[in-house]
Amino acid sequence: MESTFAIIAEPSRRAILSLLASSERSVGDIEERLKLPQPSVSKHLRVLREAGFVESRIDAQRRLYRIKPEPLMEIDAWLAPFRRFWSVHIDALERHLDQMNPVPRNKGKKR
Amino acid sequence: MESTFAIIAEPSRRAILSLLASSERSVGDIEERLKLPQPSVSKHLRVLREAGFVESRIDAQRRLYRIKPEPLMEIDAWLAPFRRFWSVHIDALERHLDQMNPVPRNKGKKR
DNA sequence: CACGCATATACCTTTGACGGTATATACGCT
DNA sequence: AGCGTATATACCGTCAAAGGTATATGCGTG
Repeated sequence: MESTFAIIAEPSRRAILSLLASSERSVGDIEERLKLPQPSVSKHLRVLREAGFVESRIDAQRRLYRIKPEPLMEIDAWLAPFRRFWSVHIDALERHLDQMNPVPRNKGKKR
Repeated sequence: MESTFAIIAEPSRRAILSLLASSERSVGDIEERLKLPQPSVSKHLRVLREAGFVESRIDAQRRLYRIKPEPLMEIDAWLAPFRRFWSVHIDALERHLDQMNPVPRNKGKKR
């Protein structure tokens, strides 16, 4: 499980993260809300913990999990260069500039 | 290849997107810059195109690929609920509030 | 129309993530 | 100590994504 991005490719893991976005939760709590088998929840939480997305604190038999934001911030940062596409304004400008200054045709002189 | 998130789990695909962030590029261009085998580039581009991350335009024998922002916007939107963790300020406040109003201990009455 | 370049696709193999089931560990309470 | 609850881990089978190689398609040019 290499990258940060691979971690959130899993739908159940995203669901868990979204749940934890609102508040700290126990494993059983997550299990119940997401209707997932308990071992599945534990395994996903392990992956999330090892990747730094969550941390747990012990409360008697229960473990309460909460968000650790760093990896999500990393994803947010990766998105930065693309944000200029968000606005239709800038998007339109972009297309226009591309037409003004097209990629030079490679006439097969290389390779 | 279900979700948007699974698409960008692949490092080469992220690299391709990052390349395209700066400008439209041909397959050969991408191949050269990323030192990837050509079929690999074509395959990744296919996945990206089918998922709506890029679109291509024909220029003689070449295909020029460019970013289509929608799926990336979707990811950006998914991140929204987590942004409140970004600032240390709000983060510290959050931890404080959690301590003030802890998750009620489930005393085993259910399940 | 034949050749070369640019790109796409087909096919095969490998690998590792995921789900399921069973079991282990840890803790609290009586 | 013994039982029930809460969570973690081990083990196993499956399946699909990714890489590699070979080949097909499309286009422009001499």
